Amino acid sequence: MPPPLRKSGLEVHLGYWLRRVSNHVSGAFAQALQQRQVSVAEWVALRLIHESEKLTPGQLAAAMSMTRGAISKVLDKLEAKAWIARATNPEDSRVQWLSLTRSGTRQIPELSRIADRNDEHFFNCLDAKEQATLRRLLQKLTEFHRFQDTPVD
Amino acid sequence: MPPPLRKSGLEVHLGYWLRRVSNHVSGAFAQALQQRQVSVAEWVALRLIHESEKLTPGQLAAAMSMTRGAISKVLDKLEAKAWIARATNPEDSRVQWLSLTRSGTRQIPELSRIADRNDEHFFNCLDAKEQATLRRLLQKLTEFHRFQDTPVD
DNA sequence: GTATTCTTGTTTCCAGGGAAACCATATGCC
DNA sequence: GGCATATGGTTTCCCTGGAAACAAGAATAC
Repeated sequence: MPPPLRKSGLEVHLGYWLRRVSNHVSGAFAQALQQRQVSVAEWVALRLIHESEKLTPGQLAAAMSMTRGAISKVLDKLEAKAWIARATNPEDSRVQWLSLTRSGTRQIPELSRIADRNDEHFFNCLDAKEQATLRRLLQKLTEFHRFQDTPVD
Repeated sequence: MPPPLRKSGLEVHLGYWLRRVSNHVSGAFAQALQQRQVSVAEWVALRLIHESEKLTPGQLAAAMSMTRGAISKVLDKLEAKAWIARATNPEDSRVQWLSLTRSGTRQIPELSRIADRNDEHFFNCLDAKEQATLRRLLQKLTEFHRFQDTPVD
């Protein structure tokens, strides 16, 4: 019996492929956003604040899988651009409610288009069925491992 | 005609799912490696040096999709641990050939096991067919977009 | 009511990686 | 040969994000 063929080291791991593809896609996205002086984290935060009422920094941190410390800085950036506002909850002065300003809301469509274009650019080489499969598998992994325990709402 | 239903913002993008899953998988891997005081980048570099003869820092940078500057620091770390050696090419004293020391070679099996365990932990919730599909799709994306122009050898 | 503990957001410090300047060496051009 | 240019690796600066200490405000114990 021949010895088992050992596939070239790293490539056996799905995590390796995942990291490579993800880094490229997100890297290109970051670069595309940079032309509007926006980071990926800022975009995601903006989007999530846009989608849910009375979101707090802590919830946002959980939803984005980032630490509260990191979120704090992202929010500083967005506030400096006057795209979001922080309102302290009158019933518990520790917590803040985040909301978009009008100016912040106005950014969404253009940034969305950038995100759409990036996604198309990378995933159009897969046909519709393949895209659906990829989405399903990634969602399955997300659910199984509870990657975001805290739903955004 | 009703307006087209707009799916909830971020989740329409495959890049978003990809980033989320990848960050978790790689994050957990990083944490597992940390128990051996090794970073993901160091592990990948070690593996690639192990697999190919006469690898240079520049080629390694291309293979890892990192800048030469970043690779330089990774190599410093590995050299400090005496896991790799840098030998200057006699025919062109600018370029270096990288190689593992015996000590470096000895690390491979245990680190491989950590990588194997991490991959199993995250992807065993997919059956064999699903894993194969995910791999195929990620490879297809990698090839199509030429994520690594420079083969490691 | 006061003291302890828990929570929420912020701040500080540190590690990792990109951009660009930099240095040394090869290569090309005249 | 001698100078300009290109190439490989390093260094410096900066920015992002995690860890942990921190401050301020609730909540709980007594």
